[in-house]
Amino acid sequence: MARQRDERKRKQILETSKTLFSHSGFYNTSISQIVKAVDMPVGTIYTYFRSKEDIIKTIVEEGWQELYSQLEEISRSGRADREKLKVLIENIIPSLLQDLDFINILLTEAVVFTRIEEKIEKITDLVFSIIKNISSQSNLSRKYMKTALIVIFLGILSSASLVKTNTTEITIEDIITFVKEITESSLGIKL
Amino acid sequence: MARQRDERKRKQILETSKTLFSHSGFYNTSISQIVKAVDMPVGTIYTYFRSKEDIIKTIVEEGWQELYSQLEEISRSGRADREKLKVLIENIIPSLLQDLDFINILLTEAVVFTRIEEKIEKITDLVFSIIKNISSQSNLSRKYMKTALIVIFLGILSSASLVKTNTTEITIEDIITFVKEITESSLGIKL
Amino acid sequence: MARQRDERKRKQILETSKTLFSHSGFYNTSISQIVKAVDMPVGTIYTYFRSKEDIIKTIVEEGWQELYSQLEEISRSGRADREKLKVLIENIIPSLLQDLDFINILLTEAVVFTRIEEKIEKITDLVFSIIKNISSQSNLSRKYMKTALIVIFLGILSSASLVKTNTTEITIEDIITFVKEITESSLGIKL
Amino acid sequence: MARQRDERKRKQILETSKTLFSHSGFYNTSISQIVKAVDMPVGTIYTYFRSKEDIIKTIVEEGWQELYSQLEEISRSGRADREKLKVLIENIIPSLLQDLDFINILLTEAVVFTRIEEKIEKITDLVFSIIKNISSQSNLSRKYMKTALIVIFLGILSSASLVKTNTTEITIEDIITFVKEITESSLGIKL
DNA sequence: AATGAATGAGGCTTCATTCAT
DNA sequence: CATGAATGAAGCCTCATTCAT
Repeated sequence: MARQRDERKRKQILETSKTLFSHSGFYNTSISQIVKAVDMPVGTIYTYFRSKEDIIKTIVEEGWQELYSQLEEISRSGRADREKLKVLIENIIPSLLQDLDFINILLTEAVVFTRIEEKIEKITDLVFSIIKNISSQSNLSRKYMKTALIVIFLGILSSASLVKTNTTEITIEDIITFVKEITESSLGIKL
Repeated sequence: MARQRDERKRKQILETSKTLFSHSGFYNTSISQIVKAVDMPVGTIYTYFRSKEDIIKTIVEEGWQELYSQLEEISRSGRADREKLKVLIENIIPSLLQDLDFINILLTEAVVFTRIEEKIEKITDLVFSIIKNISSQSNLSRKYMKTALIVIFLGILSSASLVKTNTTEITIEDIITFVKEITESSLGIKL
Repeated sequence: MARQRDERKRKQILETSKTLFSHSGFYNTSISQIVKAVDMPVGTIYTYFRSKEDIIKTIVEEGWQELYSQLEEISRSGRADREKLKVLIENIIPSLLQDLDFINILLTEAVVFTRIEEKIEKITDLVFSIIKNISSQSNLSRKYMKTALIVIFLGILSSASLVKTNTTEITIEDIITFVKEITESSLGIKL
Repeated sequence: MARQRDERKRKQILETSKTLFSHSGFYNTSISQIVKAVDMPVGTIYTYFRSKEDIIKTIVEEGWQELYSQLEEISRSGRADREKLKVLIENIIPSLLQDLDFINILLTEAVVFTRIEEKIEKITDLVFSIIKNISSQSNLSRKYMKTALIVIFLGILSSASLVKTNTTEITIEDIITFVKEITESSLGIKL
């Protein structure tokens, strides 16, 4: 019936499910496992969410919303583009890369349930609007820049997701450093 | 003599499953769907594969093997590093990006079934060994280059997978162009 | 409150399965047959038992428990040993031989699923502790008596199981008479 | 098609299956396991036996035949009854108890496939015909003696089968000793 | 309202036996 | 004849969701 009674419980279900989905995958995580983990009766879950699918969709949607609203806020702020870019790279992205469970779900499970292409498109457009006037080198075509943005954005997410496994020698910090440097060298600026 | 193992059947199961897995996801594709698609009796599937999981593992493993052996061949060839890089970007990567179903499975479903981190690590090391002596700018640290390789490699794959949906304005060609240019500008060379 | 666990259903599944297992054997009795016989949906079976194997294990375990607790009660009672023996032969064994389905399962199917050796050992020890001080003839060695107990106990069960088929001319009563007489003559007493 | 080509192979299939059936049970032993154990192609098995069931039936039938023919031979021999009994207890039974796999199958798996009741009946009758005139105590009724025979015969088999697990302190020798003594004391003779 | 037993379609896999080669 | 790939009915069990209590 999806009434939002206790917001604390709702968040707990969401957080716990996120961890479980990220670790074992959506289909390998049963409602009964979630129920056990949050220590609530099955019925209660269905008081907050219409279905299991609704849970993962909500995780993705709310996680995405949070990221997007941060971006929008910066974008709409009166700051200089270069300043916006700095915040994006030094604050927003690092904060995003903190939530590896979310990224993991976004990249793997969410594909089936949400139209991430649209989300990526939307976010890329926003960043593009910040970037496009900064470049000192006007020889970069729009197409090239958009491609660069998408490849690098998705690359960052995937790499971060990979880092989680601790198999690679690189770290989240390395990734952020890379983003900063590639941005600076591509745009010919210094942040 | 009894009937011989039919390699054609095996390949057909693999190809058909790849498509289905890529489109609907591993868990949303039932054995009975595969069976219907390949028009074989259920039992036959199980004479070629031990389990449903074995099918997806084989898809990933063999697909990866193909990619990796191409890379190794180039790597081992006596050509100049710059020449190798050219082949990588102009032949191997484009050919890899042709098989979007494979990439899609690799990025989403395979995570649960195979240790892709190791694969990425291995492939990145191989490319790194080609790249490391090319750069005219020795100021690029090893860490930076490895990070760059991982981010961009994964970025390419994810973007290509996204392109499949036809929602974005960019194309596979744009991605390849981007790779070429970023490589050239990063290493300060012209391929 | 949701529905309460229905002990009646549990017992019904157990009883019905016992009959079916005894008649056709464990592997020749399918879950769907049980389901049909108890007229419940499949799922219900699995809310009461973890698996088909769990059902037969429970049948054996609970049946055994019942027998064993009767024995223990007598054993612990303050009565004279000869009195205990009388109860054993005139009440407990006849009551045990009443449940031929249970005996049949115990002797045939249960071997694979439970450690009956341990059960037999345990029960024999208990009976031995009652018997050992009764005998007027101390020339019976401990080893001999234990062997006698095991052979005769298992013999009774197997014979009873055989009687079920109505092929033999002997009956359950004959078996009980035999037990009584052999006991009396072996121990040199009159019950 | 069950042609008996190579008797050696046939025996090998029978022996191997007997071991496997005894250890894991009939239904937990697949034809493919037998095939692996005897290192023959599946088809070959079906050259010697019509079906899996045919294998177990043959094991029981031939094993039983062997036992029965020994008994018949003794029975038909011109020896004195007491002499016959001696051979039965000192030779035939010990030899029977040697083949625990056979006994195990007889008691558990065979129940479903063969009419062991008839076999037990038949064998008991034969032994009874030897015994009936020996007894110095004519107070033993026919019913009593038949019951005793059945209970003790089945008890011996079951106990022997139990001994296989090495959990009990008694041994095959103890069982044989017991049989001898109980026979002697029941019939009031000395073998 | 809160609970968790009940539901049953549908999933994956096995395996004795056949029969094309 | 010898072989072992092919077959497909049937087995066991899961699990998201509902709804009686």
